[in-house]
Amino acid sequence: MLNAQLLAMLKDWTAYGYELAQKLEQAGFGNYNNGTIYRALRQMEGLGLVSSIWDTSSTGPARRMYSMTHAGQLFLQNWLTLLALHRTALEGFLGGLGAGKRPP
Amino acid sequence: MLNAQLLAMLKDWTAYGYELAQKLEQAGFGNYNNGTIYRALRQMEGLGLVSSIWDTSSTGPARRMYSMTHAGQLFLQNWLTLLALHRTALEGFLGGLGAGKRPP
DNA sequence: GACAGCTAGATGCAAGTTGCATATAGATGG
DNA sequence: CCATCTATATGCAACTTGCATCTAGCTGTC
Repeated sequence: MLNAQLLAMLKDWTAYGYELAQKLEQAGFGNYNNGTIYRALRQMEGLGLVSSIWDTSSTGPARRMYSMTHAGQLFLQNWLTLLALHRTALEGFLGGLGAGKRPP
Repeated sequence: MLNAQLLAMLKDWTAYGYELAQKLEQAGFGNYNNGTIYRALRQMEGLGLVSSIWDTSSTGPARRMYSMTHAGQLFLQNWLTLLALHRTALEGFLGGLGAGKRPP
């Protein structure tokens, strides 16, 4: 879920870890630890879902700016598909469309 | 996700691990290992989300029959709420409602 | 200019989850 | 008798996450 949330936030613009951590909270996504977010980003970079460069243009400590790759777009698409399937399957069971109800 | 899927299948009837493992595949839920499912069920029992009794009424090895508890119902409700929030937040970003677009 | 505090990223350790392989044991069929 | 199916369980490794802590640059205040 975290990966998908991070990728969603990187869809239309670049961002760095600290920024993403703050946006995650504001956007109503779960409450993640900073360490978790930094490591998730590095892991996704290892998988080729995002790429990063050091940004020293602004004041303060250097920022590792991330942008989504094509593989990242595919990953996000797959996640959305999986999520839809999960929802459909859940609702199928919860709506009683499961398979010939049997009393508990 | 697995916990929610298992609880959804236990909403209207009881079931045992082996049965749930088969239904998970049929229902289009993810492909989980048997060991994973057995341990998830035992863990949820420890949390009070499900309860189990040994069922020796049928032929073959004894079955551990699970049924959902009230706490389990609440957990499932919370999961559905969380899922809806996740979806909304994701779509917000993907639909461009993020926060004042900035080019990459 | 010294020092506290903010920004930004990283990591060690512990806990929890999952996959893979394997073990146990009852029942069934040839 | 033995292979196979059903049903549950567990040891080990890999990965993820939270918590705490560390490093380092920059800013504002006294």
